[in-house]
Amino acid sequence: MENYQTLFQSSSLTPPASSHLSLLNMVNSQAQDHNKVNGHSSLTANMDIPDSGISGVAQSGSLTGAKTEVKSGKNKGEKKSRKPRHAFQTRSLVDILDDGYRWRKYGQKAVKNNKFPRSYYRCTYQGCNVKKQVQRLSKDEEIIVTTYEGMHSHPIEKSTENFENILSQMQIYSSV
DNA sequence: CGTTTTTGACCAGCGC
DNA sequence: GCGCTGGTCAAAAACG
Repeated sequence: MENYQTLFQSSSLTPPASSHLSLLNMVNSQAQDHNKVNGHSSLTANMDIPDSGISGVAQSGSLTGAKTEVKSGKNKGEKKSRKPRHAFQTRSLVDILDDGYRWRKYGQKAVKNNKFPRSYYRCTYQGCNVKKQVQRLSKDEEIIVTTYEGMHSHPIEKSTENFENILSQMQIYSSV
């Protein structure tokens, strides 16, 4: 496969946004406290599954297997167990948005609204079943919608030194 | 050799 | 009841 964040500085694609990396860290630590993340950078936008921006992508209801505790279907507006999903709209030409964790692709499906297929990733850490799906809008191929589900409860595999490097890159892009 | 990617099929839920 | 969309699993191949 390709390299990781190393690509960021290697490739001269001039990605406008790479702060995504830091966002993930915050999410990992604070999970639901995504409010502060918002004020971090204007390049990335986080929200709780809005069905207005995404074309029926992250709707509500049947995303994961939740077959055991399936809702009766009667209550459409209120659900007993809500899935903590965070959709990040990242503006980048490359879909290699590595947050420092190891992801294993377990599926790929094409969406009707978009001509681009959606990729499903899963954290390879034992016990950490964090799921993530990446989708790019056919309207704007530079827009990458990454939806994260669950939270990481384990340290990052990558070294802090590496992360520092990432931060450096982030600052550079943030400056623009 | 181990791990991950890839592609197809299968299953579940919802709509009609 | 059937069909559709969406999601996940599984087996094989590719890659390091």
